[in-house]
Amino acid sequence: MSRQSVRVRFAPSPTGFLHIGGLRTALFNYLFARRHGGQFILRIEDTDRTRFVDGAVENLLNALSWAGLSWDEGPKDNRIFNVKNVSHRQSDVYSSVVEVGEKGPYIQSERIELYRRYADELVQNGQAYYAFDTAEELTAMREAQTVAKQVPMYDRRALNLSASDVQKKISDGVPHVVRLKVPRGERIVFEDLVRGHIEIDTDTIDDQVLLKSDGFPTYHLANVVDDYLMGITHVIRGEEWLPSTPKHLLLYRAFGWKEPHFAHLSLLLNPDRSKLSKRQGDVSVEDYCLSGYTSEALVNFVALLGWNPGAGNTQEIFSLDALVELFDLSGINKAGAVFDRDKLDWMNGQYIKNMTVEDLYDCSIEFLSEKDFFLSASSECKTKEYLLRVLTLEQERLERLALVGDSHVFFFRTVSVNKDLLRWKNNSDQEIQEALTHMRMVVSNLSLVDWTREKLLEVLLGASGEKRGDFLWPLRISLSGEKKSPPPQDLLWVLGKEESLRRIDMAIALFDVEK
RNA sequence: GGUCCCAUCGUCUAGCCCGGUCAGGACGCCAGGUUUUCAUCCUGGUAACAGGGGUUCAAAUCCCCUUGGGACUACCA
Repeated sequence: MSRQSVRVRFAPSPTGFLHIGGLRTALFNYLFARRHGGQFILRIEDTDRTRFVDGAVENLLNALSWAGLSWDEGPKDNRIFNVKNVSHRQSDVYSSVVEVGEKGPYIQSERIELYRRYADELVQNGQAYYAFDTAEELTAMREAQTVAKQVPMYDRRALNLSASDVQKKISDGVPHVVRLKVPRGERIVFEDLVRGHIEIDTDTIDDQVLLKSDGFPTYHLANVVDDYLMGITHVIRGEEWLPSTPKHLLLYRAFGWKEPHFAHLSLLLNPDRSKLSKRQGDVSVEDYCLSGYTSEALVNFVALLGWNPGAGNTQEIFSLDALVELFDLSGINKAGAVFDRDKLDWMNGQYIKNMTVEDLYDCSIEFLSEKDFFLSASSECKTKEYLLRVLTLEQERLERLALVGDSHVFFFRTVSVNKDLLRWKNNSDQEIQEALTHMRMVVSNLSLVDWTREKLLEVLLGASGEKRGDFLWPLRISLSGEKKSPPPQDLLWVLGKEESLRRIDMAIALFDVEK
């Protein structure tokens, strides 16, 4: 990179929740900034008042924070952060939001005067013009063009208006927009950092509206003005912006501004290869958080969608810091990537397995606390000491935190044991009862010193000799009551001696002669 | 329809720029193994250069065409 410090931004629209594709865009910007020791800026593009969703900004900030992507400049939620050098906002729209940084405001709805000024400048220069067409007129125009098999495009009818007509309409208060006057017959050429050489003919570019009749700017104007004013050096954004990049380039040129570098990221896809969308699964970061994915796993997974560390590096698990170390735009793929839930589950499981039990306890306790069976569990099953033992076992089989407590057998004082389930192969009632009685004796002879997973296993194996299934199967069933459960030594370990013996006794009693 | 982008196992991908290793890894799936269930873990297996033309002694790699997929085509971003 040059001596000029890198400045990148993530510029979401507060129309809902943070989309998983947005997370990836934010991540790549973050990684690029950190890799090059530059700044990562967050800007809110809320110029469409009809699509504004209450609470969306706060949600966005939250999701980004959860993911661990810290930003240097932009709005922050003061309910979450204690940032120095922050100024409280006047606006009451974002009541809990404060801003950090010298180039603010970072919320576009608070910059509208700016955009108006720049739009006017373009009109004065003759590079943009006023248009007074109504929505109905424009629709009619497009329909006519479509019928005539022409490409729908603004026909510049407003350019036929005389200067005095324009003046009169404006002073009469006729609603109007400002449109960019796109030069004809030119080729716009640029080098995209991930796609390479791109050329587009200006004849295919419509006279884009820059300022809407409600006085708000469109994305195109606001984006370019802000990127320039905020000193953005690299625009890293989704591929959906590729076709409109020439418009943005035209804008930079019209203002006489140095243009930033562009890097267009491929899209995230549904399994059917269409653009990742709701309907085919979760798309908001919040959904994944609530389903029990760790932020580290989600970030790790998303980073590897359309990017790889290259050089034959087959590593798959990367911390955020490790990603920062390795990140390079040259490792970004041009083709779109399907979001594969199976691999995410696997990766999440890897992260869970590598946590300390204490950490697992901290981040899974709230998931567990919501479960009905846990709520109704006895108090001795809710002590941290007990839960830590349960989690030690669950950890190796857990793929998502929301699934914690699946072996809820641990939380019930009573297990209902099906007599037939206790039967290993074709063993007789008597054989089962004898096996259980034997195991009971073995367990009751154990001292507390021997109450470790390893020792318990050793003892059980020793006590069951050649015919392990005959002993271990009924023992396990009597302890868990379930066909599928952790191994007997682990059940014993978690349940404790007293509770274990109680359960074994209950099973043995099933075979007492009842006639 | 028009413009632009893209194309290696089912999925994520390495290899492509600087042509020459049985096209490598991971997820999934299948089989086997371990402390005879489930899970974990280990081992092995399955499976791809979209098609067609060139250029070349040699093409997944370079060029062209076709096909397929996607995005954009708003006073939404």
